[in-house]
Amino acid sequence: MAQQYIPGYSEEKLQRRHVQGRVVVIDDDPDVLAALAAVLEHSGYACETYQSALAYLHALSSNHSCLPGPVCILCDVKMPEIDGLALQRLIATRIDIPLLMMSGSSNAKDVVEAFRYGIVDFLIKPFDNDDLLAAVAKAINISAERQARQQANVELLRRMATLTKRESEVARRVAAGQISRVIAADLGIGLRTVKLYRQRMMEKLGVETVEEFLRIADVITR
Amino acid sequence: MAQQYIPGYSEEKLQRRHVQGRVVVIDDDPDVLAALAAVLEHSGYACETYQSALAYLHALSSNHSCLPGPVCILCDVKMPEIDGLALQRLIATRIDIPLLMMSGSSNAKDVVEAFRYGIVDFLIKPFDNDDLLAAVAKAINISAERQARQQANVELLRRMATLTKRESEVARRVAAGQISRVIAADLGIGLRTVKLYRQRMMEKLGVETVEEFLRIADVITR
DNA sequence: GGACAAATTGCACCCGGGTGTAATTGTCAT
DNA sequence: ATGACAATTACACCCGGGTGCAATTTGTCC
Repeated sequence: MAQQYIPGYSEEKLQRRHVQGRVVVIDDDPDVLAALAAVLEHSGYACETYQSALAYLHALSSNHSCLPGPVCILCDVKMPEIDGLALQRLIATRIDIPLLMMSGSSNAKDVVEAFRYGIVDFLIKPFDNDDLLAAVAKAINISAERQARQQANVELLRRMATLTKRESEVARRVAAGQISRVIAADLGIGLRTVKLYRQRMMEKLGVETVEEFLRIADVITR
Repeated sequence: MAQQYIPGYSEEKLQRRHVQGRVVVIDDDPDVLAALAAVLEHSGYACETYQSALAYLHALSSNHSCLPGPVCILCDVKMPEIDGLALQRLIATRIDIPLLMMSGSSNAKDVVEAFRYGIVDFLIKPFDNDDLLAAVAKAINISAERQARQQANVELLRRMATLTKRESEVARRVAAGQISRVIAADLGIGLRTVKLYRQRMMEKLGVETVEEFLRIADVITR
């Protein structure tokens, strides 16, 4: 159950928030949740709060529509049913969300294990707002970069799906380094035809030069 | 004062060690040093041991000849004069060596600070050999990658230094995207001459295609 | 000055990508 | 059958990089 803090905000502002970033906060203490959410919302982040990892997982599975925009998770290490590290493993199997962990009573071993797993940062309670915001900003940045990369990949695949059989055949061979003349001979078609397919293929893929194409073409190689 | 453990080894074996990697171990307990060095040497790493960060720094400044090959530092957090984190800052100003830290009595705050600074891993004493070797292997890997990248850069600069004025002038313009005809006009020289310089420049830089050149040419752009 | 080497250049050509045009072929609906 | 339309093709160019060759200029040393 997500609780939106500072409600009454206009739609556009919420929209802007989702552009800046969304923070999923998980802590078993409602007061902590409220305080964190207040700070984060005040800094322009969209914020969802959950009292347990289970609650978050449940929300995930019910809410099939994943919201867009960069996102990170800020969760306490010590939690009743599922602790922070277990949550890591659970969500890591589905999505790749930058993780921030916090704790007031963790020993060194917990921290090391968390960092080894790849968390972005670890906040030791009590921490001040600057530390919190710096950590969140870093995590959101990482998320944005990842999503941008992934986005570019999806876009490329989408474009490649629009290629005709001939076009993608030629694309594959161009990516393999064959020159038009060879491709034409191999495919038993005219040179001009190959050039035509090349041209259309490049246009559909949104690349200008052969090198630009080669740079993104490792996706096709399979 | 570096102490080579397991002496009596042949020169070739030492050589091989330096290829596999060198580990600088710093701990105030001589027994710990000896034990760690034994394990590391046994696994094929070259190993230097120091009882304090100061001793290592001293060895660094006296020993101007930095040994080749990948290297990492494994040091205790708690040490008399200079602690681990302070050492990080000191050496980071000169060289970029992957750092492993270890401690038996660190609190979570120390660990977090260390990871934020960018250490590769943190070993909590007592740790078993597998953990140690895994951490060292990772750090050495990172060092090797860094050195390879840096090596490539140095090599490139070295090659660029061999270019004549004309060649580097042409190189800069090619990198800026000018075509030969324009370069010739700009420089008030013949087209054929530009092509000649291009040719020689590419040869000296060890690149075959224009794109290959462009990929490494951002160094020249300044 | 003269000789010799090096730098510079013009010319002519190859190669491969990219493009426009028009002709040919094949398919489909009328 | 025939007209329409898309796919394919040949031919003929342009463009820019790369190369070989030989001539020319420049510089330098005796």
